Amino acid sequence: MKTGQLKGNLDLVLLAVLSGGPLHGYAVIAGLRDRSEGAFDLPEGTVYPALHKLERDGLVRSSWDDSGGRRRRTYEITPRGERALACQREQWLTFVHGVNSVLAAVTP
Amino acid sequence: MKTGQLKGNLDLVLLAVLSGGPLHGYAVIAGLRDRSEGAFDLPEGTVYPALHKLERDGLVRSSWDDSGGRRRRTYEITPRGERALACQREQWLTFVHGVNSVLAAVTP
DNA sequence: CTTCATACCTAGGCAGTCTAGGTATCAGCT
DNA sequence: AGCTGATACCTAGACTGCCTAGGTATGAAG
Repeated sequence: MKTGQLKGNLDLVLLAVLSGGPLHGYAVIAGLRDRSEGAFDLPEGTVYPALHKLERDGLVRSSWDDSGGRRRRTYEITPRGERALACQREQWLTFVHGVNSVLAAVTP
Repeated sequence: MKTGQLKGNLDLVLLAVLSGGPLHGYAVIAGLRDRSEGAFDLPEGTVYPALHKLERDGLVRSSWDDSGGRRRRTYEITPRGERALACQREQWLTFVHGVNSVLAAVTP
């Protein structure tokens, strides 16, 4: 890295985006770009495998929608995913606090 | 991760600790543990190679101190390191802002 | 004189992300 | 009708950053 843009917080932001309601994969990427004000523009090769892993872990579930010719896979956060999100959010806040504490002594 | 505790911000926190004044390697680890309020307790196998890389990149310089029988290597941040610190600090703040924006919509 | 803390080091492994390639549909342009 | 770009999905393998696990050696404390 630059451990990639997300530095180990990919699951957190994906779950956060999905907590706003079900989205298909491509829309997750767009949603993340919008909600981060352009800061996070992730390649598909990052997001799709991550979503698959979240599904394997039971944090999201997906369903295929083939109506309209173009196939889409819609992802939805599970109750387990909601709990994981809350937990990872706490860890994120702790982490930020830790780094900021270290940075606090740096000449402002 | 948990790609380790530092999620790609190891250089940043090391430079931050060293910006407070020269320290030898082991003291860097202790300083980081203290200043992060215990949040970051890094193994030596993480810190030493990272310090070596920072030196290769010219962001810190080191000097050996063999007085007293026990050899110590003291690290000091360079002007280039100070600039890198300022830059990485900005990037850190941007990153935090990005994640927080994404998290903002999550049920508080 | 053994044990623990200090103090340094490296090789190799593991995990998370990205690169680079692939398929297919649909809208707009010429 | 054919081309181009956006949409929409996918995977294998590379890259990179941190950690594990091992090593050496000194000094202080019991």
